[in-house]
Amino acid sequence: MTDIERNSLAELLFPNITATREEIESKYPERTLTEGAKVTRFAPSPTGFMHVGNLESAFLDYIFAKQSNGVFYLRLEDTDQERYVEGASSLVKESLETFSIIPTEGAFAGGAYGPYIQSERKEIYQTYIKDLIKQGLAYPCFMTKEELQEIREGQELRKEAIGIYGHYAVDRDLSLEEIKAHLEKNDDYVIRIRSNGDLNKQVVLHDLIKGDITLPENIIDEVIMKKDGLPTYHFAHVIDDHLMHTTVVIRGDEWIPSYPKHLQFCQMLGFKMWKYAHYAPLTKKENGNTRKLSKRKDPEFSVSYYKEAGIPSEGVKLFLSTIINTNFEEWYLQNPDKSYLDFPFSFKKMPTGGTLFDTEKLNNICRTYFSRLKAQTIYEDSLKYYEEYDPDFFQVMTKNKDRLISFLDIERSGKRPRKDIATYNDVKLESLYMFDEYFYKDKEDTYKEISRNVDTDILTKYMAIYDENDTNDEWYTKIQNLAIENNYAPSTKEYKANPENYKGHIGDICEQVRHAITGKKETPNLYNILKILGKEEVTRRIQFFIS
RNA sequence: GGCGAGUUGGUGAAGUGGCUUAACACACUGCCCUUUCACGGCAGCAUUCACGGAUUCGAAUUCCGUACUCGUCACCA
Repeated sequence: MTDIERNSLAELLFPNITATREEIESKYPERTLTEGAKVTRFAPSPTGFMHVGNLESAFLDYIFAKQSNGVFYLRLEDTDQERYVEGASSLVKESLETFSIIPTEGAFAGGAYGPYIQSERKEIYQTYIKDLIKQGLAYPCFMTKEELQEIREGQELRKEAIGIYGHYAVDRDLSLEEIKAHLEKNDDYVIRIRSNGDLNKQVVLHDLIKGDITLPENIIDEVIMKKDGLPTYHFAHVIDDHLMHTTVVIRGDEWIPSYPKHLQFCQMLGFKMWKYAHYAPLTKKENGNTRKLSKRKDPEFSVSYYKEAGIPSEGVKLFLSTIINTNFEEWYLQNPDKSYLDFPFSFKKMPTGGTLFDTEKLNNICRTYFSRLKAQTIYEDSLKYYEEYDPDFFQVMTKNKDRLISFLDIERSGKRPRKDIATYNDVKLESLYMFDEYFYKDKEDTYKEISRNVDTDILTKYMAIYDENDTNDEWYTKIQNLAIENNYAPSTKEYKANPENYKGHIGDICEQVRHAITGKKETPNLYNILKILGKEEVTRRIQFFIS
């Protein structure tokens, strides 16, 4: 085709595209940023699902931009109309908000480099495609699904590389007349790149996480525009990250094999390329095998699941931080008061293999997280949670605010705080017995945890001597006396020395009281619980128990 | 099948030629502390880094081969 023919082909294909590349470029000027500032983007497809893998991706974009005083923006990659899901973009927004990973620019925040929704950028992509056609670097391809299928099967049979390249690219050299004929018949077509790659030549990806990776050049005449006029991911990615001036593309390592395509596109378009950081996916163990987390198969990894289960978003981020750089954990242990943003995250220290998503570890991190919070904070945060997920308990919390806070405050201050809470859900489970509404339900149910023999005599005596005004020491001395008078050892040590001399030891008495008062085997410090409940309530509960 | 990546304990992993008889953390086990449980403290938990070979005075760390696992080869991203 001659220059003139290519020009008329471009006009034929894109009569409505009047802008030039230069005009578009001028609307996306270089960003003015300080040296070393990173521009990152979170670019999900709104398919109606966000899982921890997506979250990790967004978190990485966020921290690296933030720590370098750069820009973190959000772009919605919705070029696949068939997978479009109603409300999916607001799910993305909400998910990021619940984890406080907020892009300062993009689909919801706006900004100077938009639009940030790919389906709204159709003309931009087509402007570049039109230009490529004029230069003879792209061409329309009218092959049908059946033809493609046939070629593919043949290639598989002959163990050749799969795809449209070389002599398989039959529409590469269609004449203008032939194309016109197709167009007149209204035949569907896509636009393919005219690949200039050589399978025997190699390109090197200088990956920020994995180091240098050598790959063969792209020889495939990749589709850059689908029959509906929208670009494919590969093309949209290159155009957008160029125009929006991304400096580091952080994405899952499943994209590594397509790097040569992206490089090729950049070269053909004359773009200066950004850097890449390909991270290993989060994996899960199943039947002894490890595999990548899947949206469809693993609902327990969905972001909404975490919210519903009451797992604190800060805990999840702390967990993600330890996955991203394992040395984070040690650092955080030494700097418990600092934010994860103070930690110098590095691409080089990221794991290169798949990382197992260990829920056990997440749990532990959350426990520690809660153990460092003030009672008041736990109260307020869980109030929000219960307002949404458990209105009954929300009512109880509101009604008994002071009591709950005093309870949560037990053994919280000091160097060795309790670690009995890992989720907002635990706040209810651990404090239920403090509230009459839940305590006096059904006696069987209240005391279902208790299996050992009950000494009603000692409980009756205890009920008589309990005084809510006693100090901790006075309280303890009273129990010791009670123990001695009733043939219990006043300390565990004495009991252990001569167990046959005693009915039990002081701990057994405490346990009896604990059971009667709370129905539980494990609680925070008993003295404090009794004090919060008060003499009257303590008496009533013991009577309830022994009656 | 082609291409690419990965392979250190129950788990996440540190480690880039001698400081490693393999850090740290989670889990597990035991002991101690303690008014029970928890918390906390101490100790134990891979003589060994997928396997085979090579280089070297010396290798988890370099090289070659094998195996296995994962990813990818769409008008999906």
